[in-house]
Amino acid sequence: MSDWLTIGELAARSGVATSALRFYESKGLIASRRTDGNQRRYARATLRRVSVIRAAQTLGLSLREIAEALGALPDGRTPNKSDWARLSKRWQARLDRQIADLQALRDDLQGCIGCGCLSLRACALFNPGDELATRGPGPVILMGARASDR
Amino acid sequence: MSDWLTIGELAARSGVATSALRFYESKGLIASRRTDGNQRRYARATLRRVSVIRAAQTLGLSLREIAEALGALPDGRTPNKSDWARLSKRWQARLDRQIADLQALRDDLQGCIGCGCLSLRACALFNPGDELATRGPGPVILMGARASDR
DNA sequence: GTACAACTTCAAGTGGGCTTGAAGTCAAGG
DNA sequence: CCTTGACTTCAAGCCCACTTGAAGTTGTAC
Repeated sequence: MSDWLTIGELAARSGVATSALRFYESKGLIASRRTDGNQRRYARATLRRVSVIRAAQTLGLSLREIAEALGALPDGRTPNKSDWARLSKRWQARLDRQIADLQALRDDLQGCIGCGCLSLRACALFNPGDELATRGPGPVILMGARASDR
Repeated sequence: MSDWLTIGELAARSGVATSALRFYESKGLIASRRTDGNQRRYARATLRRVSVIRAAQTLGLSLREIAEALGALPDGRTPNKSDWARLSKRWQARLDRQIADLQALRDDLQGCIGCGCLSLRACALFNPGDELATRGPGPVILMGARASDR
């Protein structure tokens, strides 16, 4: 077990399919060396990078956005503390907003049940024009993307 | 302004494109009457239904899941309090779980910065095998769908 | 009664995030 | 050597949630 992982090893250890890893690489999210026989070899740090990608996806970021954010990380050297700190800070703000949005949604929902507002006319949750739950069409990016537009 | 809305009116008042409304109808999420000239007319209650659909989407539910949940609502009569209550209850649990997941993620992230764990080896956020952020591949359904699998 | 916007259906296109398959090459054990 | 499994590229396919476009019809305001 050297410092370099095959794509299969990386897949096994990250829980991400090899096809997805190649896909990520094609999108510039991760990078690899090649052996003489043209096979990919990944640095150990890539394992971390992949985990970051998956974590970011759960935040609702698209691969494009993640690639952009990861662009701030050095390709060559192992990212240092401030590299990660910048990234974390950025995503944490997003997280905070998402949590707040969801809590607002939950409270609205609770209010609806609590007050028994059958008509729901006054309910923020079910009234269009209100900030939440009624942004334009498009694929579901859950909170983040849409909610952040405001 | 009668009790029946044209698709354009419903679109305007729900903030959802007419094409999306027809799409929803094709998927059985909403229903309509037809005029003699074969044009759709929606009951006022449909406006609420559409809002519910959008709200549910922000929870990370797929249209398929939403259709299923809405199936519990009566097609004919206006949904009553207990109809809504059942729905709300179901989704609220999901919301609570999502919020908890996001908070855990946020706390992990904070911990990483706070402790300066450069290697991130002990960090839940960046370690595969941990519950969050590392569920199998597939389109990003954000929290809900994946996180709820556990 | 005519213009014109709003509607109808149906097929095809879009974008994101991959997966699958074909056809072939590489690496390691027996 | 030879087998076997892991790898390579490239193109195509898939699912979701819609959008777009073509060709035609309806409804309303003048």
